[in-house]
Amino acid sequence: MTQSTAIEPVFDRLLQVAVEVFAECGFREATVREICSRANVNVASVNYYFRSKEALYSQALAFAFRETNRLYPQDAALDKSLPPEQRLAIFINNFLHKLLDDNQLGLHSKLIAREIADPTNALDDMMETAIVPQIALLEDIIRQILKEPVDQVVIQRCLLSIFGQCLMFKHSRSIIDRLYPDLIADAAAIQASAEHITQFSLAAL
Amino acid sequence: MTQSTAIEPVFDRLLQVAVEVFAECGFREATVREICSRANVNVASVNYYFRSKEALYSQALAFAFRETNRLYPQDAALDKSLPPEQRLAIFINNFLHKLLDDNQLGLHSKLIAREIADPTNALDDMMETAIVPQIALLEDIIRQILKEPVDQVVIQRCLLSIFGQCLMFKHSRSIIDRLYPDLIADAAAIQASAEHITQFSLAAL
DNA sequence: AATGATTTTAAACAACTGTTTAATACAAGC
DNA sequence: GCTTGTATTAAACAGTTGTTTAAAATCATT
Repeated sequence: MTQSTAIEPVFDRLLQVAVEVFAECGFREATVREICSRANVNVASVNYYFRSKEALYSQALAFAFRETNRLYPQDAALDKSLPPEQRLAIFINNFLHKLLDDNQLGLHSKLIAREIADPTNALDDMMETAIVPQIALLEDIIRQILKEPVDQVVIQRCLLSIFGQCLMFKHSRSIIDRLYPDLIADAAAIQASAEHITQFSLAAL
Repeated sequence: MTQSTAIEPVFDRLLQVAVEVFAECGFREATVREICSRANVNVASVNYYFRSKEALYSQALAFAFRETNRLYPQDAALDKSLPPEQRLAIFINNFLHKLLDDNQLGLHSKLIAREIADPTNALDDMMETAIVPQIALLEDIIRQILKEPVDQVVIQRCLLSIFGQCLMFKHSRSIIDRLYPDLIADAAAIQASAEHITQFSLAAL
C-alpha cells in the first residue's frame, strides 16, 4: 500500500525486512510470519523466493555485510601514503560509527554482531569475504606503527586489543546504556570515544 | 539412576542443567523438554518447582553469577595494600580465566555474556548485585594507577577499554577460534593473553 | 496402618512454528 | 483468445513449544 511496498520488488523487500527482524530477534526467535507481515507479502513468499528461512537468513547476512561496506567504505584508512597514526584514527572512527549508528546501519552491524557472538553455519562464508579483509587492514596499520618487525603473536594480540575496545560498545551496549549513556549519546560522543580508543591504543603501542 | 541424579534434589539438578542448556542454546532455543531430559525429570517439574521457563532462566542466571564469584573470588585484587599495577594484573588474569575456562565455569560466563549481548528482563536484577561491584573494583584500581585526579569520563572510557579487551575473547570467540586458536589454547596461553592486556593497558594509562 | 501433604507422572492442551499445496490471478507471446 | 510460465493467495499440514491437568506414587506424621 505504501510507496515502498509498491515500488520495490518482493525479493528485495523481504531481504531488507529480514535484516531488520533477524537483527532485532535473532535467527530462532524471528518468525517467517513476522517478516512477511512487515514486508506485506504472503507467508509462502519466503519459501518461494528463498528456499527456506535458513537460506533467507544467510542471504540477509551477506546483504548486511555488503551494505556496511558500501555505506562505510574504508578508502581513507587504506591510503598507505598517510601517516599510520592517522590511518588508525580513521579506521577506529569509521569502525565505531559503523557499529553505533542508530539508523539502518546499526541494524546491519547488530545482525553481524549476533552472528559472531552466536555463530550459525553462515559464519564460515562471511569470514573470508568480510572479516579477514577488515582484520588484514588493521594488521597492516599496526605493523606500520610499530615500525621494527615484531612477533606475529604480538601483532595478533594488539589487533584483538583494538577490536575489543571497539566491539565493547556493541556487545555490551546494554551495560553502557544503563551506566554510561552519555558516552554514546550522539555523533560527537561517538567521535570522542573513537579518539579515546585511538589515543589509548597509540600510547600502548 | 546415576549417583548425581539420585543424590541431588530435583530443584538443584534443574538449576544446574538449566545453566548448561541456556548457555549452549540461549533462552529461546533452549527447550523445557531438553532441560528436563538431561536432568532426568518429568517435563512438568519446571513448572512445579519454578513458576515458568522464564522464572527458571532468571534463577539460573542468578545462580551462574553466584557460582562465578564463588569459584573465582577477587580477594587478591581487592587488597588495597598491593601496588595498583599488580592489582590490575591480578584482576585481568582472574577475569580472563573466568571467561575462558572450558570447564563448568565457561558455561556460567557464557550464559552471562549471552544475557549482556541480548538482554532479557533478568538483566536489571543482575546489574546491581553482580556487574556494578565488578566495575567499581576496576574503577578503584584505575584511579590508584592514574594517581592525580582525572575526569570521571576518562575513567569510564579506560574502564571500557580494559573490559573490552577481555570480553573480546568471549564475544568474538568464534572468530578467534578460527583465526588465532593458539591464543587461547591452554591455561598458559590465557595467562599470556592476560599479561598482554595488562601491559597494553598499563602503557596506555 | 492410616491420614494428609507433597512429589512425580503420562497425557493432553492450545498456541505457534516452518513449510507445502492447490487453486487463483496475472502477464507475455503466438 | 488461448496458452504458457510466473506470481500470489488462503488454507492446511505436521511438528514443536510451554503449560496444565488429574491421577498415581511417595513421604512424613501420627
